[in-house]
Amino acid sequence: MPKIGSGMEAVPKQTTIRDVARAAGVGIGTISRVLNSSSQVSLETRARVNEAIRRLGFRPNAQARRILKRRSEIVCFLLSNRDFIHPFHARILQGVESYASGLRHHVLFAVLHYSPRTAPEKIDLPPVLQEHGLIDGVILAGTIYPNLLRRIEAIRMPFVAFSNNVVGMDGDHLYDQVGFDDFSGTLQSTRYLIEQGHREIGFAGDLSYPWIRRRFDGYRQAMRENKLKPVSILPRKADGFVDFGQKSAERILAGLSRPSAVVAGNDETAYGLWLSLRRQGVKVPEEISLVGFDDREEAVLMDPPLSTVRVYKEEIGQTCMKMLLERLHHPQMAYSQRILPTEFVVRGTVRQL
Amino acid sequence: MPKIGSGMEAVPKQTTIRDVARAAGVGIGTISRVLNSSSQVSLETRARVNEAIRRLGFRPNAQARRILKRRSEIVCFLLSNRDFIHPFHARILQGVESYASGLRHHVLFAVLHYSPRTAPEKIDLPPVLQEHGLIDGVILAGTIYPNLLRRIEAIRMPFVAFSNNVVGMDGDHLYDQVGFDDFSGTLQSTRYLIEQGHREIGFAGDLSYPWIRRRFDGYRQAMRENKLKPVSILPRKADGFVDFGQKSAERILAGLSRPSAVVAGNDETAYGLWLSLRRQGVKVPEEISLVGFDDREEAVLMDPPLSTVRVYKEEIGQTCMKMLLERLHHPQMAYSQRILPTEFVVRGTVRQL
DNA sequence: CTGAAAGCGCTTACAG
DNA sequence: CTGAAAGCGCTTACAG
Repeated sequence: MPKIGSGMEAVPKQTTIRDVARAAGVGIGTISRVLNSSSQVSLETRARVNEAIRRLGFRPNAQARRILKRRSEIVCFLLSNRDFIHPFHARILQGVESYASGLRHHVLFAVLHYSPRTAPEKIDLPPVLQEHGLIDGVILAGTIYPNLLRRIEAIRMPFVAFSNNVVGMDGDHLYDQVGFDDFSGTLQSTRYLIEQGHREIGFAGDLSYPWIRRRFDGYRQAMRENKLKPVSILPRKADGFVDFGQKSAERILAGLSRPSAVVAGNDETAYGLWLSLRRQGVKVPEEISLVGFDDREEAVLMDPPLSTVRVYKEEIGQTCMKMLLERLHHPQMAYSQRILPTEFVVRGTVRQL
Repeated sequence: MPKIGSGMEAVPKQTTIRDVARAAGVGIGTISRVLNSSSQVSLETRARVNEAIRRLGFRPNAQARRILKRRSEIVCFLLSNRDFIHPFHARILQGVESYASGLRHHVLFAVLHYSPRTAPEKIDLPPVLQEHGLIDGVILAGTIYPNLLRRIEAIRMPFVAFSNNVVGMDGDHLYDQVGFDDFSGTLQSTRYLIEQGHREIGFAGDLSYPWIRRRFDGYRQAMRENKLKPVSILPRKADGFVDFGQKSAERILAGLSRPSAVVAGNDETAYGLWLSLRRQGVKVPEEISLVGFDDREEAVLMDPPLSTVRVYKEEIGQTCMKMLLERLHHPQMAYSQRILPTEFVVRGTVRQL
């Protein structure tokens, strides 16, 4: 195999539209026209130009183009207040990217850490958002507090928010948002448990998160419509979701009456529950049934595989991107809110009573 | 809370450097100078200009700037042949982003699927790489075959490759690359097992992947230097790494002599082993010890937590970005290869004999 | 220190 | 159908 590129060649001078025009013996406007395959150019001329383009290896400068178009066709995916791109958001990002690249748009990835108590104008936005003309709009993911929303509005940057992790926002405030249905997810999973004969069903989830509260509401709704008593399992202070699950299991085992099934606030909590129960020799689902929420990659790898609520993450990303594009093309359009459905997935952690 | 933005305002006409010049009563060159805080501008003028900038809410157009600079300060993180951004690559991406944003550079995320058998010039590159002037360079991640490398070289796009997943490349071919030390990782973990008194140690990993082969080599080295016999566990055809681990466990349990410890090709394989052993009632680490590789997020959540080899993923990303920037600033520079160290992490899956 | 001018690589009316 | 010109929003010598 030959060594390619010794690193000693001079950087080739960029060939421009003018070089091509000269080579093809036409004006620069004509080159631009065949490039944009717009107005009529005679086949003969077009062929000559294309030939010159190929011979010179010409590729039009995208930046120059954008400045005229007043649009960069770049959007930003902004992940806020996460110390790590969990697979959940990774999937959303993928959805954004796939939809964007299909329409020849590009996706910039950026990260932001901020406090909900910082004044909007004091939030130190990432460079991407400080520059002007670099991006056309932004998709907000991660945890979103009102001050960030305010800030983004203040700099007049078009945006769409992934709404499930919005915290502390009242319903009056309008903006474009895409989310999935927390409520219906636990409504389905709890109803399923009830259909399988369960009556004593507990809920284990950290209610300080609004999305977990919505899931709690779905659970309560299912319980109520079956005249069953909702029970929230409240462990002492936990360190993260997995630990919350573990502490919840301890709580359950210490209690007098033991539920026959538990609805977990998410898959991580379900994992913690499973871990702790197993360690105490309590078998899932033989002795206690368990359902999660989110359908993380690992859910299917648990033993037995976790019955949980599936969220269509790629679709969320795609819908965010789609909505942002609509906003960009119709700035006057009314704000829209989309809630995508969730679906309960039966696997191995629920026993029929 | 007031409703902000009814969506009916006219899109404000962009204020340009000329507006500011007029408002401040100076020439446009002066505006540019204070913007770039370059050459000397009298304090008095500078103040007047800044005042005008603030009053008009002017933000310079980044695109226009870039076209003059002949540099976009945008790089692309290209993930190849992955149907999903695993946390491993997510971490690398984060490293790239953190280093980039510190130097006011931006990171475009793009995805590519291609076959190793496609001719280089036939590879359908993502839009980002087809455009000219959009990005300054690219960081190659995911599985990299020689044809992709060729293609990137052919379009004269500066690049750095994350080298651990490069497949089918001979050593003659030079390019900038950053990787981590597969060999040393298993060398350390296997030596540790030996120190703990283990003698019958098997290796379970899919050797069709070059990086797993390097890990196998590290394992063999440790065995050889202790005059122990390396044993590769070869299960029948498996579907993915977890399944490979499960099938390996079956193989072990079916065998006549059972190793006291197993070095897994990666954490997923270790998880598969653990799952299958547990199901057969074989306790880890009481009856069999286990070590993984990669230190995935889940490793610490296993029960007991997995002893494994830590890879500094963020650092890999940062180093890739750093190297790409060096390449951009010194196109003539000799190619460099960096191998970052790995570290064995003791947790709960190894028993002392 | 600062203004007027030329120029970056394109697109797009305006004439013909 | 096509060329010459003006212009996008900036930067950067060139004079003064």
